[in-house]
Amino acid sequence: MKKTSLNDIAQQLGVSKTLVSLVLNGKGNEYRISEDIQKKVKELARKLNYKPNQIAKGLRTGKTNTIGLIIADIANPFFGKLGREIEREAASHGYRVMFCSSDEKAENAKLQIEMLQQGQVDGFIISPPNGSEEQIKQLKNSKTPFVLIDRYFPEIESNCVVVDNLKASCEGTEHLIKNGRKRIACITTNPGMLNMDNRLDGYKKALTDAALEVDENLIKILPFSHEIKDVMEAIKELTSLDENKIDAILFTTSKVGVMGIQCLHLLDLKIPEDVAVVSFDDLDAYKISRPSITAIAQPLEEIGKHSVKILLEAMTDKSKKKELHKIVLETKFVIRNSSIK
Amino acid sequence: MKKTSLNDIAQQLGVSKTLVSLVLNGKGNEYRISEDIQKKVKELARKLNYKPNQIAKGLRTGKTNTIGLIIADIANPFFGKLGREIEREAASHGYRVMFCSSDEKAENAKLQIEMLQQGQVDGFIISPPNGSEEQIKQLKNSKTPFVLIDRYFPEIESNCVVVDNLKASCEGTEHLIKNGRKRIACITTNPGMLNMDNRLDGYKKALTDAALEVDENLIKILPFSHEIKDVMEAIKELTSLDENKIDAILFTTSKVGVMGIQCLHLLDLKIPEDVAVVSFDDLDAYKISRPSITAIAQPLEEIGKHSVKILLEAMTDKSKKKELHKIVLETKFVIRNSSIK
DNA sequence: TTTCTTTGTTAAACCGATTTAGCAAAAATC
DNA sequence: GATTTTTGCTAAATCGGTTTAACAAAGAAA
Repeated sequence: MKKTSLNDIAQQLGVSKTLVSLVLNGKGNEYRISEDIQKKVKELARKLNYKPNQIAKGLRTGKTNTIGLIIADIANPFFGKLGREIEREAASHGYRVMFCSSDEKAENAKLQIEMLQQGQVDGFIISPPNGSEEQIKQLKNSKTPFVLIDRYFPEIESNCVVVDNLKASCEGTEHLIKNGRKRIACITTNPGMLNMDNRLDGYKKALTDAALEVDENLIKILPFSHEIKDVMEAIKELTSLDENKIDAILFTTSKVGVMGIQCLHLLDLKIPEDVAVVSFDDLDAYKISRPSITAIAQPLEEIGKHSVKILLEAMTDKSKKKELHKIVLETKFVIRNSSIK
Repeated sequence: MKKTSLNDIAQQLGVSKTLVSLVLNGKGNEYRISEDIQKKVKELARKLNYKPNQIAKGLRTGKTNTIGLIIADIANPFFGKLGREIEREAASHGYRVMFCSSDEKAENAKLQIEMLQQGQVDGFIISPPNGSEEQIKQLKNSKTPFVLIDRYFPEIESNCVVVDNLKASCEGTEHLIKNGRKRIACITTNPGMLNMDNRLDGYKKALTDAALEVDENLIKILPFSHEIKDVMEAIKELTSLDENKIDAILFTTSKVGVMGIQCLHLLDLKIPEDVAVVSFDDLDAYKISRPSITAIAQPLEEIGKHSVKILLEAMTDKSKKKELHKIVLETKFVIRNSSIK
């Protein structure tokens, strides 16, 4: 039982496939096709359950109605939820989403982008890994519409949707200070990535603003790809400082945060008594954890909606003067038990 | 800067595009194209950064090298991790994955399958929602290769990869019994869905095997789509039973589990002192939760690998006698603090 | 009656690849 | 020298749609 094509309908009715195509694309009246024939075409199409082949359509029109989404890892709940929002918003505009996990490796992202660029997608939403500047430039040169999310490269003018990482981080750190913490550590990752650097800067700014010393010994920067043992090592170093033990940790990603909290439990350090905790990204895990974890929640729905809308605009706007959008959204600070006395 | 096509290369070298296509597809020797010309073609292709248009290729060959994945919700960590495994395995065989979240609604799945079936994917991996039997039958009739995961329909012969839900659930319940629990409740969802029904049966079997009464009052079945308030209501009912208060709960999905644990915390019920907890699916959340949560872990990597491999076989095997595979995998029971004294 | 419009429809090009069938020239065989 | 085989390459069909240009028939205007 092979699928019905335009030609099948045309032949059965003894008309041209042009006519069938016009009618089924709603251009029947515009092209003055008689009502009678229009009705016949539509009826037969329904009867044969005709669905246009999207590949053929895509080849001719150059449109696929598909968005390529390049993120670090769809298994990471942060990206999973973000991906869902993007999928939802895209679907509401008739677009599908091709998900690709880059594992934060520029090489992977390069291959994925190149692959999808061969006529498979109309545009991209990308969370660009460290070192993928060249790839993004190439994308820009090739006039492929795209939107960067979560981070961007200041030296490359492009659409992007991010959050105010510096402010968010600063707010989280201030909260710890206000709650009497004096030796606040920061465990972060992905150095050189703008969003992470901003989060570290926000931490430092809060300390400086409160006239507290920024002690480089309290800052642990993990490699791009880190395992729980890396986090454990960092925490052990932080807690084995002879004088002035740490009394709080700011985790700049939920991945580090989850691992860090596991480590604190393993080391039998009480949260928040021994160490207060604040983490970026709000997970279900943080809500059910005992104590519940204070989190810096990113507005995932907004990020998803904005990025899709901007991309759609870039994809459909024929006028050459494509305006670039740089959207900076606010995070929401959710105070729970891990950070208060 | 538009993309280079086969024709561009052919014209610049003054040869036919047939020749270029043959050379670039490694059939140069087979078709006795001279070494000299082969070299020139390959060089120019590299120089012009030629990448074949996958849409055109797909139209001609009828192959897209894309798999359609229909799951409940990519934001659900269980499906996120599973999706990642499928993406990984597919990529290792040169396939891409189109993710679709059905929200467990048959209508959504129907639209998504119909949409992708129009030449966009070569096959499907599907976690079929309740009520999507007709759609799966249609898929089967249309000879589209597919593999069902997580659940399947016994009345429809098809490839599938699932876990031994009955055994897993039985094991979890037995563990609670062994640890002295006598009034064990079960909160489940999606009635009529085979995997869920099996989990409930496993729970009942363990009770019966231990000569404990199966009290229907202790079984709460939530509607397909449930919110935390539904879970709260169920738990309130369970804990307000006058005589013989419950002393344990088995959650049959992590979504229900996470919500349930939140509720127990809100109600100030101590885990495991007041209520012991065992949940299906192993989340990061369960590892960092205090107490850590005993979980029935599904072998996500195995499920991903098997489903992709079976699908690949179904997609490439030209011999009509497609053997159907029904794979039943074992779960892993991870004992943590939520279920022991 | 002749010419111009309008109406209703279609042939053919096109998108960019793959694949089949075949052709001219050179080499081998008789 | 004539015939067959091999070598090296290409024209054209094809996938299933969309889109452009055009054409015959009928009606309106001159």
